[in-house]
Amino acid sequence: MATENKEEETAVKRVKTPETLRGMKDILPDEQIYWEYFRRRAREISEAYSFGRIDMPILEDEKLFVRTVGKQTDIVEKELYNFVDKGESKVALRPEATASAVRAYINHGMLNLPQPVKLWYMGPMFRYDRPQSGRYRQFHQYGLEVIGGADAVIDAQLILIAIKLFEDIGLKVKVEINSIGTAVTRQEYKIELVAYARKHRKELCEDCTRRLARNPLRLLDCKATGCRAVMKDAPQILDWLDDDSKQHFMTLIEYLDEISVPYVLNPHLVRGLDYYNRTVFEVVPDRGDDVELGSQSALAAGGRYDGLVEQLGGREETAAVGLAIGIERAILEMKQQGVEPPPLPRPDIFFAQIGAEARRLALRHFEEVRAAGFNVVEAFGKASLKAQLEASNKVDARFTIILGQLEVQDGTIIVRDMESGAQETIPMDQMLDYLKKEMARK
RNA sequence: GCGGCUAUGGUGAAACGGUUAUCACACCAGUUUGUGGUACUGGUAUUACGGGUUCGAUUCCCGUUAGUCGCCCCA
Repeated sequence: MATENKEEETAVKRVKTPETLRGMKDILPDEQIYWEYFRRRAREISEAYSFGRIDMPILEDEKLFVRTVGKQTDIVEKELYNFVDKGESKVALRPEATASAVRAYINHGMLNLPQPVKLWYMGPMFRYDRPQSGRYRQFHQYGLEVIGGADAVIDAQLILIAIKLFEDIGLKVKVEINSIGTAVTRQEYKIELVAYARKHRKELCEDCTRRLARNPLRLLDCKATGCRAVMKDAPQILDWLDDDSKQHFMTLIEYLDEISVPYVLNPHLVRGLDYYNRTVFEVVPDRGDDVELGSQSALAAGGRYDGLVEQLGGREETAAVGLAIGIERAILEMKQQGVEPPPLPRPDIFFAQIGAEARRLALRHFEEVRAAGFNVVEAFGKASLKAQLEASNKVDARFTIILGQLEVQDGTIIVRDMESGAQETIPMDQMLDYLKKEMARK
């Protein structure tokens, strides 16, 4: 019978194990210590600043993103993870969460809550682009949104929170800020910028020639030396701001100075989503001034989106500002900068058993030990004591409880000190007292 | 979407047209059936997938897929 099965197995075509989809990743237990560290710190700081947690659906109506992020943007045009569902609806996996948060704000009448409404979220986002370092098709963002407040003090505090969180997880970062004004002034500026760049067309790189028509603001942060030289004397967006935006930006800077946030003014900083206005900012790693950072270097980004609520059908003139942190990138940078997340606590006790009877009892007594507050582990699936002591040693337990046939008969257990190797037989009913005493002694 | 590099057990590597694909670590089982951190024994791979060249391919060629790096773009 057994040989028959074996033959059958080899004869049948070998099952091919499915792989994860492109750009998708399993986050394994070893990796989770970084994730847990980030999650914990993020949750703590969110609560400390009175943000309320919100979880939005991962799947939304495609329109939500097309209308807010912008039809022309790459995020929508080529990276949207969209499909038609069984009910013939055009849906999309969310590429970011701000649009969903604003939708939720409107849907649930949050305008009736004390303003501004402060929300935080954490979860997977999806962009269908080509994976590379620090970029996946499914990635995770932690984000904050403050909806219903226009004052620059909110922008300042949000930037402060971002910096604090990065500090909390041990990262050295710097913040770059800029203001991109309103849609109207930005349009005027674009025209001016394109006019200027046209005059220097021959000096621009190939990409920038293309950008000229498609996405002229991107000319500003091109890394090609020729373009850089041209852009040095280009008109600056700050000079095109309307008076209110200018005032807002200056106030923001005053606040940042007040709380000693070390920011860098970057007049070339722009954002890739249409809904942004006024304040925009980016958090990048600080690895010393002369280190050239790669293009996937932004750990977090954010800005004001004063028109978005109205655009999605909410009340007029509901100002808002938000930020998002790329968790994979933050973790990547933690490794880069050598940040060690706190290790898992060392187990106090390993519970070993020998024999069927002992195993039954062990299963029950394990619960007693655990309920008493000890960090206790087991390997009930293993039979030999040797294998269990090996396992105990591997997890670095301080004591091993040994329960065998003999002990079951006598109503005792053995407690072995894993460092000295000394062991003592004690009555079962004194187990917890003995363990407490021993643990306290160490 | 475009270009470079890569693809051998769970992990990291070796072999390189030619007999049972080598090693280390990890994992599992065991070394007279109840004692770990050491030693020993054994087990664990149709060399990513598909095609081609060849008497013969893990090794050469092409394609696909995936990873990786850069570009575009973005967190």
